[in-house]
Amino acid sequence: MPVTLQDVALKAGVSIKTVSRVINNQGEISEATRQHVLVIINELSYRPNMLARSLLSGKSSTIAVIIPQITDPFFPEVIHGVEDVARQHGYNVFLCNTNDDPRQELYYLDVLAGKQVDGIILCGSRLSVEQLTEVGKKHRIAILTSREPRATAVIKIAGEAGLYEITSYLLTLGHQRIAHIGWQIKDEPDRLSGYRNALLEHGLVPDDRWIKLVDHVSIESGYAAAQQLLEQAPEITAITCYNDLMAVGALQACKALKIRVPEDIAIVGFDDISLAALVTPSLTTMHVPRYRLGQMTLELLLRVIAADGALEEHLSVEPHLVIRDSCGASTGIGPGNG
Amino acid sequence: MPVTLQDVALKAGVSIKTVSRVINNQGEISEATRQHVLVIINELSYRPNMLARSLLSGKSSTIAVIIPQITDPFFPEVIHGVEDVARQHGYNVFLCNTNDDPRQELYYLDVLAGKQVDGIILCGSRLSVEQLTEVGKKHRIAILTSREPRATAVIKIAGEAGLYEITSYLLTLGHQRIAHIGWQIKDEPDRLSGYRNALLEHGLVPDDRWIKLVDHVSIESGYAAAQQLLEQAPEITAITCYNDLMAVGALQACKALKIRVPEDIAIVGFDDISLAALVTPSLTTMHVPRYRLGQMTLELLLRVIAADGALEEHLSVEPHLVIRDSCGASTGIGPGNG
DNA sequence: TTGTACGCGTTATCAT
DNA sequence: ATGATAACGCGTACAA
Repeated sequence: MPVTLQDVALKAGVSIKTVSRVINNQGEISEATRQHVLVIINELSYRPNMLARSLLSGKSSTIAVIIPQITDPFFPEVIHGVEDVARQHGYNVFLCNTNDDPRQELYYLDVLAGKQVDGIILCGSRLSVEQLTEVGKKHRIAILTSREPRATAVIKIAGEAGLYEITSYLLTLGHQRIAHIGWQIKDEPDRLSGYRNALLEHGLVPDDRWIKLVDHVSIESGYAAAQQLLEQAPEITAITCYNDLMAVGALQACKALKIRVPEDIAIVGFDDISLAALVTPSLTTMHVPRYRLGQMTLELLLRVIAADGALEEHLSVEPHLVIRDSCGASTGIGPGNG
Repeated sequence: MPVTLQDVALKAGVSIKTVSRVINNQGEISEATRQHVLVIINELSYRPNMLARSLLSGKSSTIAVIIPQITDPFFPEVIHGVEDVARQHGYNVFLCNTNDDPRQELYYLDVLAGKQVDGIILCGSRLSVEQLTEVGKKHRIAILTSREPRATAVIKIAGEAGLYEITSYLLTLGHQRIAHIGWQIKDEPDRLSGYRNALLEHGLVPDDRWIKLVDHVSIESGYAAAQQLLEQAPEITAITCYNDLMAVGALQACKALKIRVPEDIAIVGFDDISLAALVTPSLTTMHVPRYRLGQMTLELLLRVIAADGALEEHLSVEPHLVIRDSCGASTGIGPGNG
């Protein structure tokens, strides 16, 4: 069914190698035969079989992106950046969605090795730091994460600095009883630390009753956590969240409990997904350049590939504060002056 | 660098074929050598080279999904469905994002043929119906669309019926001067027709001044279109939109113009993306089962592959009405009784 | 039960 | 300037 070099050579009355030369326009060929072969190629609409080419060259011009959940709006934009740069460099990208399951991560890592991908981008991995470090040794890989695996190529989102900044911002507005809805995951005390440190530096002692950790990041889990928080600790005047999805959940919990935002309580998110600007009140949050992050991660992966996997590089990306309505600051409303 | 059958055979002191047999546990082998070979395989952590296997078999266990924009929240859920079913069947999926550019669609179609994918899913194509029909002949493909290409495997979202239903709903609520913000694309009068037909059946003549077509589907374009509409035809009491993104844009335009929704005007969307439930007021819209759609499309593609490309099948998926707050009906507010 | 030879479609080496 | 041949890693057909 598919047209091969053989077919073209036969029809053109030349050898396979001659056709091959035309395809890769290498070596000296008479212009006459070149043109002739080109005609036949078009007639038969021949396409080189990349599988055969890859088998020989050892390079598949294929990379893979492993993500936990494509429906989490954080990832499509990262993928967008990855894909754009990949196309520019002639790579195709396998999309691997793990549904938040670390076993599926390992499964895909295995499968992809067999598929001879040239490299792998691992985003938001649910593996432990030890596993990540191990994986980094076995595969050509670039990791986008908030953790700290060693001896690999990593781009880290500065979650600690981010939560430090946004918590400090709330303190500046006059808030004192600030809660945190975090993500219960091993080896990632990152954002929670930022929250804690900001409080400590202002002479406040973080109260464990004001911290709720959930094991799954979603609007629903944010809703549930906020609900419990608001019932068990009604004295709080602000909630910091692991990310925007949870913050939106918290926003809805407040709506359900008839608690006004920002008048009664301030809520902040993290990531600045487009949803953050669209909810009411719009969400004050830390902006993370996701498209750019995708580009950067692929560029890093290309360096890993070029270095034959022997590349150790740690980059950090700093988010920045985006002030909207959910803290009331932009309209002068807040516990200090409302 | 990578371990091959050869390497395993050598170290195990057997022939290549014996190792091959163990891998595919086919043929009769003595349990002793089987176990021995298995040990070596694990020691060397050998993985079969799928490229070589595919080259021989002519099947790559790889399919591709081509979409216009991964950041459009419609597509990630479709992909989610595709990916889940693909994994169950041992397929890997290439993600191809065309950035709304039909030329990139054709480019990818070309590249993927060379990559020897077993099949292609084409979502939201920007190609003309003629091109689509042509593409359907050349590739093993399943198309998810609102158009009507012929002689291929197609799943169609019933846009006409959808807009007919939602427009009828507005008419039931007492609206008479209903506008439409549509998508300017060749061969797709689909949703616009549904809107028109609903009006006609109720004895109303669609007014061209109440119809705005945009050439790019986004929140921004919906915003701009609604703005113009509200300035040029302030008499309208409701706006139907091509999809939720445009409806959200319209919602924001109203907010900016201090026009209350639903008190002053009703707005409806299409798709029921999760954003629809999160904006204020929440959006009345037509629900489209996107995850299921993804599953269905891959299942269809598997049939196309099984039929060696010679499959002509047309499926239609009907959306259903989801009533929320943007028409005021759920709270009894509307032009008829407000 | 196990091994040998060939072919998948391509590129590289070495002739001619 | 062009062509025969080997090799990439694997599975199939046939032999031993």
